[in-house]
This record gives sequence, structure tokens and C-alpha cells, in this order.
Amino acid sequence: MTLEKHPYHHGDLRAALLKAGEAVLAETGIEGFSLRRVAREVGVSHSAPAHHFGDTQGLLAALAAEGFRQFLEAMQARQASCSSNDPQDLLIASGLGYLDFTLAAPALFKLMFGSDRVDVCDPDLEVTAEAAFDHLAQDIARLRGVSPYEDADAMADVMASWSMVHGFASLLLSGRMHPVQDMDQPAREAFFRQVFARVTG
Amino acid sequence: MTLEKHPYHHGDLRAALLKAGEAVLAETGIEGFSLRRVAREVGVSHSAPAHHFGDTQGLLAALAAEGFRQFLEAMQARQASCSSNDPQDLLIASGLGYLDFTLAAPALFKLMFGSDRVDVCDPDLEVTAEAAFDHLAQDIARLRGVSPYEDADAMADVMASWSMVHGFASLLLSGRMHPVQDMDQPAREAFFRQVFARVTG
DNA sequence: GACAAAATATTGACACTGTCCAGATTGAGG
DNA sequence: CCTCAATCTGGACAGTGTCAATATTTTGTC
Repeated sequence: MTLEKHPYHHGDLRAALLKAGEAVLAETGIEGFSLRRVAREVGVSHSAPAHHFGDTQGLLAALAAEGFRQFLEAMQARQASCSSNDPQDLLIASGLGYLDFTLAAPALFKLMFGSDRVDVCDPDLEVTAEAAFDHLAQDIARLRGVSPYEDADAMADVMASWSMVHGFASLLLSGRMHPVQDMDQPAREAFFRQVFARVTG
Repeated sequence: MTLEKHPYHHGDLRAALLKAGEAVLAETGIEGFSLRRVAREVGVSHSAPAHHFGDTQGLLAALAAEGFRQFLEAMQARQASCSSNDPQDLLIASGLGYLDFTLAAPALFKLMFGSDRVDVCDPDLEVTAEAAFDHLAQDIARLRGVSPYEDADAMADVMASWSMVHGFASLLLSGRMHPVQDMDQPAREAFFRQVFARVTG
């Protein structure tokens, strides 16, 4: 068979669907997302994805899980490029990584945190989401010298920090925070530092 | 004609569609929302809504605008039932109203702040959203003694407060803030007060 | 009151969607 | 080699949004 474009078995269809799915999601947003479109993109029949992800919810859950991995990486990357070792600076770095991811992959972000269209009970998704939360918890642990899981005040710090950065990011995406939207990136970061410092400063 | 169930002209179809639309939205969520379903609910042909709202985006924009009105009312209601006149207490009351609305109409909240499926440029929507924002701005003006529109620090206060309460509400809805989710209402309110106080306290 | 114009609602069509089901193709283990 | 399970295809079905053509009613004007 010289034409090897369409072997009956794709080889690694699951990975290909995830990759294409992410692209489609970024292009069309959650509402325009279509399982058939993803299959078409990969060059496979419209009901092939079902064998790997069940239904649309399943694929979106897998994408969300992948999103949480990238999300964690974004926070870690900002911390890695942070010269300081001050716990406060490291927390802020996480916040900036949070924002980086949000702005880089808005549709994915909305999927992870807002959508009714994803199976929230997916085990892999729960694990990766928990890992991202844990990262923030450890930031606070380093800052307060006590684990949030053992100290209610520290847990309140986690919730406050999380709410602040998440609200900031969400409002930025929603298109309703006009004053901040119009800033360029450096100005926005400076503003965010100023705002974020209130909660832990 | 003795049977007056289906007069050709509905009378006030626009209002009926809005009402049914809100119910459908609450029941099925944004992703499951269907224009035909709303029309069916009202007992009218599947393309009748087009004459009043154009397309789905149009109806959803109108619903979102209506949502912002209720949203503002929820904040005002909490303030009205607030015995204190302390600006700080009034701000917190707004925050609690913010939460009230979020928990009472989660789908509407997501529509107003998160959805790609609503026409963000709808004039009525812009006005009502602005009015809600203004309410918060006045809370800060009262607290700081200067208008946020004329003072950058006060505007930063607005953004910080808004981000905090919005993040708290969003995370609560997202189902990812487990520690707070499991609280009953009084405990959650107490916790929110504690968290929210950090940003303006 | 009569009649044209505009607003309102219906019906049918089209392309698209997700999901189910029966069948075709392939790879792996006995 | 041969069976069996995994994988993939193609067709079917009900549902969707939106468009265009048509029907009905109200409104404004003479």
C-alpha cells in the first residue's frame, strides 16, 4: 500500500484528538466546539472519538485536565524565572503565571472553571485540578510557615489569594474590566501586583 | 372564535420569551439553552423569537441585561437591610448581595460574565452592566471619600474589591472551592466577610 | 369605513450537531 | 493459524439555528 494516508487504525488517535481539540477550542470557543469538527480536523470518521472519550463531555474533560497541567506549569515557570526567594514574591509570581495562562488560553480557562459542558467527576481532571490548587496552598504554607490543611487562617489566606487572582483573571476575560483591559502588559502586571498585594501584604 | 388559546398575535411575546428564556436557562444551563425550546415553552412557532431578538445571541444578551438589573437589585437589597451606615459595612453588604445573586441564578451569572454566546455589544446590556459597576464604584467613593473615576488609588480599590468578590463567587460556582462549598450559608457568609475585609480593611 | 403598509407569526427548508447501532478492518494472544 | 477484542466506518435519528416565503393581524391614512 503506497498510499499510507489513511490506515484504518490511526496509531495514536487519542493524542491526535486532544491536540486538535485544543486547537478547535481555541479557535471557536466552548460554545462553538464540535466533536465532529475535531474528528474532521484529524481526518477520521465522525464517531471515532467516541471510542476514546465516550462523548463530548469526555473529550472536554480530558482537555480540561490537560489545561490544568499547563496551568500549573505556567505558575511554576513564573516562579522559576523569579530571582527572589521571598515567599511573598513567589506567591505573586504564581499569580502572574495564573494570568499568563488565562490570557494565553482563554477558552481553556473558561472550560476548566466555568463550563457546564465538562464532566467534573472525571478522575484525571480531579487530580490535575487538585495539583494546581496544591501549588497555591504550598505558596501560602511557605509564606505563613504553616500548612493551610492544618490551619484555618492559612486556608483563609489561600481562599483569599485564589479568589483575588481568579476574579481578576475572569473579569479580564469577560471583557467587563475596561480600565485594566486597555493597559499594555507591563502596566497590567504592575497593577496586578498592587492589587494582589492587598490580600497577603 | 371561541377558542382564544392561540391568537395569531401573542400580545406581548417579547416579555413572554424573556420570562421563559430565564426559566429555560436556569433549568438547562447555557450550553443546553435552545431557542426552539423557549419558543415551544411559550407555545409559539420556532422562528417567532427572531422577530424580537434577531438570533440566539440577541435573546441571551437581553437575558444578560435583565440579569444585571436583578444583580444590582440584589446588592441594593442587602444594603437596605443593613442597619449600619458605616461605609465599610455597606461595601460588605454589596459583596453579600453579589453572592446572593450568584447562588440564586448561577446560569444567568455565567451568562453575564463568561459566555461567548452573548452579544457583548448590545447597548442595553452595556448600560445595565455599567450601572452595576457604578454601584460598586460608589461604595468605594463613600469609603475613600473620593471618586474612583478621579483617583487612581480609589479605582484600584474598586478593581481589588470587585476581583475578590467575583473570584469568590465564580470559584464557588465552578465547584472547585470545596472547603467553602461544604459550609452552610451563615458559615459561608462569615467566611466571606473575613476574606473580603482583607482588601479594604 | 376602506385600503395600503408595516408588524407579527407560521411553515418549510437547509446544513449542522451529538449519539446510537450494525458492520468492516485490524492487531494481539492462544 | 485463528479467534477475539479493540478500533474505526457509515448510516440513521432527533434535535438545533437560521434563512426565505407565506399568512395573518394591526396600524396609519385617506
